[in-house]
Amino acid sequence: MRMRPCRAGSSRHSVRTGWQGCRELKRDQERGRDGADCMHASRLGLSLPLPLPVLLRPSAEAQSSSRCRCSRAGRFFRAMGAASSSSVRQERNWTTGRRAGDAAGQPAAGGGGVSRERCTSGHLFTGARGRRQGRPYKALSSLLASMGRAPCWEKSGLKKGPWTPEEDKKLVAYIKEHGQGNWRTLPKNAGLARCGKSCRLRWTNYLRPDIKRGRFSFEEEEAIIQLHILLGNKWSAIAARLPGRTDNEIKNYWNTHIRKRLLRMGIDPVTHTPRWPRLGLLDLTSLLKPAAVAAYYPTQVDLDTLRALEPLASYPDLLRLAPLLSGVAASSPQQHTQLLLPWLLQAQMTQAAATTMAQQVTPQAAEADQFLQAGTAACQQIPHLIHANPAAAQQQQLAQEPQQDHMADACHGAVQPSIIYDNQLDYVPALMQMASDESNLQQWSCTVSTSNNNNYNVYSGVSVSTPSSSPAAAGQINSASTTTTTYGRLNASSDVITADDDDAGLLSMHLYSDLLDVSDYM
DNA sequence: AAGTTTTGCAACCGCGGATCT
DNA sequence: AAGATCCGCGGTTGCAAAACT
Repeated sequence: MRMRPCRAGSSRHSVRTGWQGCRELKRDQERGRDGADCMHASRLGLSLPLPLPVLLRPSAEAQSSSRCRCSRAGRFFRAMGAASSSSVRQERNWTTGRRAGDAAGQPAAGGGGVSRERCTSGHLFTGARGRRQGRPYKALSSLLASMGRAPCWEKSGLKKGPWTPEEDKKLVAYIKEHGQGNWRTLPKNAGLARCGKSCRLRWTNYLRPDIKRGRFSFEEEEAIIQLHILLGNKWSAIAARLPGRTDNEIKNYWNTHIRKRLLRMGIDPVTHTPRWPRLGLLDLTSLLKPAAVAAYYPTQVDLDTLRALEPLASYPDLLRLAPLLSGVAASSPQQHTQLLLPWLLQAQMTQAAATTMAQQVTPQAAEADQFLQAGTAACQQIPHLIHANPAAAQQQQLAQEPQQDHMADACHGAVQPSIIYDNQLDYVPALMQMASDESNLQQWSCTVSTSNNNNYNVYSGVSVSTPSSSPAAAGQINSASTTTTTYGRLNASSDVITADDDDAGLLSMHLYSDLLDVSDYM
């Protein structure tokens, strides 16, 4: 079914007008681009049941995009809030390259934007290779025409859009016989009514015989994340290290799967560092109005996790160990436990928020007070959750180590949640002991491994090690033997975590400075 | 059942380095 | 030396299936 623009008067659309967070969208509305922006509105998540400004802060990268900020922000937002249900359901027929249900004989949907094939001498207009972004298409076209040379996209007979099987056959047959050669002359020689660029893209991204089709394996996914840490958005460089995968495929997979997952885990996919403050705001909302945002925390397991961790909210020492706990959480095999730290921080933030709200006269005051009391009561029960003997905890951890050799299996949910919860809590006293030992300046590491031989885990990017411990010991704690490239230092005597990476060291500061600063979102 | 929204991705855009003329 | 062209890259977006209401 083709997506239709939503009507301006629809109930969902009316939600959009109530949202104040996207000035770009509002501006475009005023310009009369309403119909075209309905899709943008949906991508902004404006039909979501919680049009709260605090939920809708466009990402920095979205703001930086001059072409379609709304679109990017919308996709970003969706990634923050909603699970990719269809990504699981949507299977692809990799033999034909079509998605299930595609019209018979037609290639998968594609298209791209408005027909604006680049004029190869485009830098004539703004000097050598100047940016022409945003230049009106018509002006460019007429200018080119007046210069006596039409851009290739205006040449008669040149086709754009999805490739047909016949075109594919022609292209493959030609390249098999003659090789790639000059892409500019290839389509003419091959009898294709396409520009060379289009042929090159089709061949490179789809028709090349060495392209591997099918879902990305767990190992590939891990490799992509590792390589992204090292290389950033250098998709071609990443693709060069993943045989059979194209840069375009990796890029798409990153944007549609991995990126979303990292965001849900509270990890910035650009910097690979925690993004706690924003997550905290989201979670705070979920606590105050749990029914309304149930969609964001879809499983009962997650809610149970939250309940289990609420009592930790009044233990600031635990929060100071956040980077360490993060590593511990990341070592657990199931995704929801990778959210341990956000939950923990959320509990802390929620309590702080409740305190703040209780001091104000707001509609939520009673609600906040109620939660505060509940949290306080729960905190009184915390001692039984924490082992008194760190050694015992470590022994238990060692006993459980074999489980942690199965990262791939675990990723598919093979481990019982109860085990995971126990693990997380068992780590706490050992970590506190480490922090309280004034004789040590413990090192913790943000882990980036480039070796495929390592059983690494990058989601939290943190592992734990002590000066006396072997790498294997660190692996026991974190379930992953790791190599270390970035170091921070935990200074227990001063009760402050300092880190070479500011993200870790400033964590607690961010927690409180950003927690209730809603103005930034308006 | 029909309309709307979400989602994945193939294909497009346009920049800029490399090479050619 | 300078302009034209080729090519590869990262970013963007329209299409259509699937999901949702």
